Amino acid sequence: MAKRVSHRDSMCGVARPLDAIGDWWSLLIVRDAFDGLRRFGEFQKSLGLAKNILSARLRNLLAHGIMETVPAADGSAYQEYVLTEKGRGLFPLLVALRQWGEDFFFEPDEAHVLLVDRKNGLPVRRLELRAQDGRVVGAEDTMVRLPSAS
Amino acid sequence: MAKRVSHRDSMCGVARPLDAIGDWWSLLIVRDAFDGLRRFGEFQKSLGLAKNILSARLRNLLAHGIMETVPAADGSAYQEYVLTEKGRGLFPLLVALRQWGEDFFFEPDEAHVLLVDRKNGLPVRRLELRAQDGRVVGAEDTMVRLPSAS
DNA sequence: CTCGGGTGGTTTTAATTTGAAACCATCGTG
DNA sequence: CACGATGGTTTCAAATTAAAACCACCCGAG
Repeated sequence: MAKRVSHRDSMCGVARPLDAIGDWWSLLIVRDAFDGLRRFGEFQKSLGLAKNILSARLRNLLAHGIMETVPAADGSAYQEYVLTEKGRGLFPLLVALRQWGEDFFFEPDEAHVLLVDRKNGLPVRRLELRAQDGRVVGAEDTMVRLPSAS
Repeated sequence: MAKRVSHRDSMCGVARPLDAIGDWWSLLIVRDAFDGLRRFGEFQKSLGLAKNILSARLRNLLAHGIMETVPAADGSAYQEYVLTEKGRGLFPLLVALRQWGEDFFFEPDEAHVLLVDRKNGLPVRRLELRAQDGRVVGAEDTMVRLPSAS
């Protein structure tokens, strides 16, 4: 972890999160956690990764406060891994990733899982970024501004 | 690349994109591309990564159709790297990553760059996921549904 | 033309990370 | 208490990443 950022000490708002979840597996673990998985063995079976890797990834997610361990759920003395609020904050990112995947990584006729409204089973809308005035804005309509100079 | 997905051949809608951009650097390159960077040297200077790594990442982004090379911009015989439509489709994901980073990786008083509306300089709103009926929905309000069985 | 610096890489080699498998401690049930 | 399941850690080989050296090409000055 903690790949060095060589040319500047303070990482930007995009790079900093990537230090916490910038590897293949972490996001998949988080996604599985959203799907209700909680136990070490469940994650391992679902993702099919080596136990030492899962162990390291969970440790990292814990260290970053994205997941936490809770004592039990079914009374047994084992612990379970659940998302913190910070972890649950990754939901939009996962949706964005999923929608991008659906757009560009599946053939038009290829079946894939859908993210649907629990209430009525209808697919959710597309993620949209809006300006203060409510306009939907794309990359061309935005820019990054440095922190207001002191 | 192409880390093997051991337990199931067909990767899900989240895992498949991660194969293309699931490493630290690729997303940062894409972000820089959104910021207008185009040349090999620009990316290298901005990100401060080894040239062989940048070379490999750009090759990977090209192979996945996320970026493409265009002959020139200022007449010189060099080539430049620009986002394809697929690459531009990553904008919501980058915004989601940035907003999550702002929420949880910065002290409340810590200065950071803002994503603002080009038109009036105001910060953009928060990304929102809406259901068909327009309700803003969170993770608890949604579920994944398997492709409608044949 | 040719010298020299800037650009855009590739090659080489070492260090780090990943992954598979074996090992081990604890839990929980019969 | 025995025994399988759970939840890891350790060990070691393989793959990836990174730093640095090297190299080819473009391009302007002389």
